Amino acid sequence: MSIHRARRGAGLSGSIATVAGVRQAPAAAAKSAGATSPSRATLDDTVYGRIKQMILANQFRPGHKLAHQHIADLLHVSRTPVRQALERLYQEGYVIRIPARGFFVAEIDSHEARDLYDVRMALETVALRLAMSREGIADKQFKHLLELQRIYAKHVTENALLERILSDRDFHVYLASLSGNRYLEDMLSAVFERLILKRRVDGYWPGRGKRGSAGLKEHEGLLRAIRAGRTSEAVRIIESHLREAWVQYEAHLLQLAAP
Amino acid sequence: MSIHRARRGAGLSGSIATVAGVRQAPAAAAKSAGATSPSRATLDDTVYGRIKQMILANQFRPGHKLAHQHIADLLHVSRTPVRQALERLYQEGYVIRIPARGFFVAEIDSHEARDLYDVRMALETVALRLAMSREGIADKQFKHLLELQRIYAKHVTENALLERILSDRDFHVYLASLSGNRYLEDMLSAVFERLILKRRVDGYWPGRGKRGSAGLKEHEGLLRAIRAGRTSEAVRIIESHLREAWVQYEAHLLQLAAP
DNA sequence: GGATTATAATTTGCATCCAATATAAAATGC
DNA sequence: GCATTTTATATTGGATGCAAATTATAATCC
Repeated sequence: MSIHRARRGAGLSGSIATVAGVRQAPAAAAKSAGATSPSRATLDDTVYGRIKQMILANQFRPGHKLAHQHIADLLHVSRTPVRQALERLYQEGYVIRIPARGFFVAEIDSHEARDLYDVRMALETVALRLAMSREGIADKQFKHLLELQRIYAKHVTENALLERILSDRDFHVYLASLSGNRYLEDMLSAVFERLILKRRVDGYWPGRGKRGSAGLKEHEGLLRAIRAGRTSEAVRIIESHLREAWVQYEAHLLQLAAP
Repeated sequence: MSIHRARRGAGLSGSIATVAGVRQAPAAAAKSAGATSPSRATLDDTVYGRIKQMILANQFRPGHKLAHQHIADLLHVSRTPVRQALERLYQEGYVIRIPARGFFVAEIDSHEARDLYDVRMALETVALRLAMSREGIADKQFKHLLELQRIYAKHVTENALLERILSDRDFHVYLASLSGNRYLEDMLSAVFERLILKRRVDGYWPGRGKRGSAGLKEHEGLLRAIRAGRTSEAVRIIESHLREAWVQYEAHLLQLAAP
């Protein structure tokens, strides 16, 4: 199967770092060999995950220098897997590299959030159309959507901020996955990951006010439209859902810029 | 400066599943420091580029094993930079990894082309809308579009197959860049890269028949609509352009499957 | 004292070394 | 002769070594 299948697999959920583009379980790739060995994750996979987790948790702030030895000591490994992990994060864009000077946590542009929402709009609308057009959404899949929505609702009412964002992501990414297009799904996952980081950096924890339940309602409306097979309505809802989410975020950013 | 500025620079762009792209020219990143040093590309950047190039040229076929030592000998370097490069390609999805067994060129799924065209549709339509809405397209930018179109036309009439594809990519990616959204641009770049690889693998060199001039005409129509500021018409044209391109490709694939 | 140069200490980037594992080859059994 | 076990070889994954470059610190000059 495609590399992407292997890439998705793991989903060690909860953890921000691992959900998106990480191949946490290379076991999945070993399909051909018919499960030869337990195939414990290599050290650099682990280190990669740890570093990414720390960046995503905003523990290493943008601009922070990531010195090999320091991280190696921190994680009790040698410099080799650290370098490999940094190389991957560099490839991924979470880290920049200045040739003889080292690796640094990438800065986040101020209007990055807007760009990310635009990308979400692009990916999610097309994904939704595809999911609803091709052969439609199966009952089982719809049930899973409902389950994700239930979890999301729970976190909204409990005002569990981080969990709320993560379950929102799970909902949207799963919905996108129903398109059957792995690229759309993977890219959306990556966008969410980046967006969550941006939020942390901005200190934006949405849903404090009435926005929380509004998002909930929008999801519900979306589910109804999907169930009824009303594609254009569903697309319209998701568009306004995203637009609304962005407007809220933008307001926060403006407030942050000029208090 | 933002990582993205540094990241964009070089053409040959990157990761699909991740938001980011490749930073091919680390020199660009050093601009802030006021040109301290020539900043020659590090070895693993070079090796990364070489290996990727070979994969993209279909020189290493999907499934092919990439042994450290072999590549190291080939490029006259030690295994270390090779490993780092492979790690990046792994992150990018061009290579898979089976823990104690090694790295292999990733397989390409049969319906990957379709998925990629769907992603193009998603990204390009939104990018075009953004480019035309925000503050519109400046004269200078439009002139550059015309120039790219001129080059594209030249390659079409000359029947220069690879160059034709590359200049088509340049046209579309530049157009997307006018959205001002680096993510859209980078992701589209990555999609093109993958699509070009897929074409090589499939042996699909479009434009042999009348399709070549048709694509040319579509680009021209698109440019006219852009010039006139007719957004929805431009979007419609690009949609049908992509749909048509896909139909042609699909025909090729079908012919390939059942000769 | 503040800036500049010289020296020392880190740190990077790449190469090499080594143990664990996997693959290939040879030997053995049936 | 074919499958299985044993032995040998090659390869991976990680640790360490080392020169070149960078950063930090001390010495020098004005």
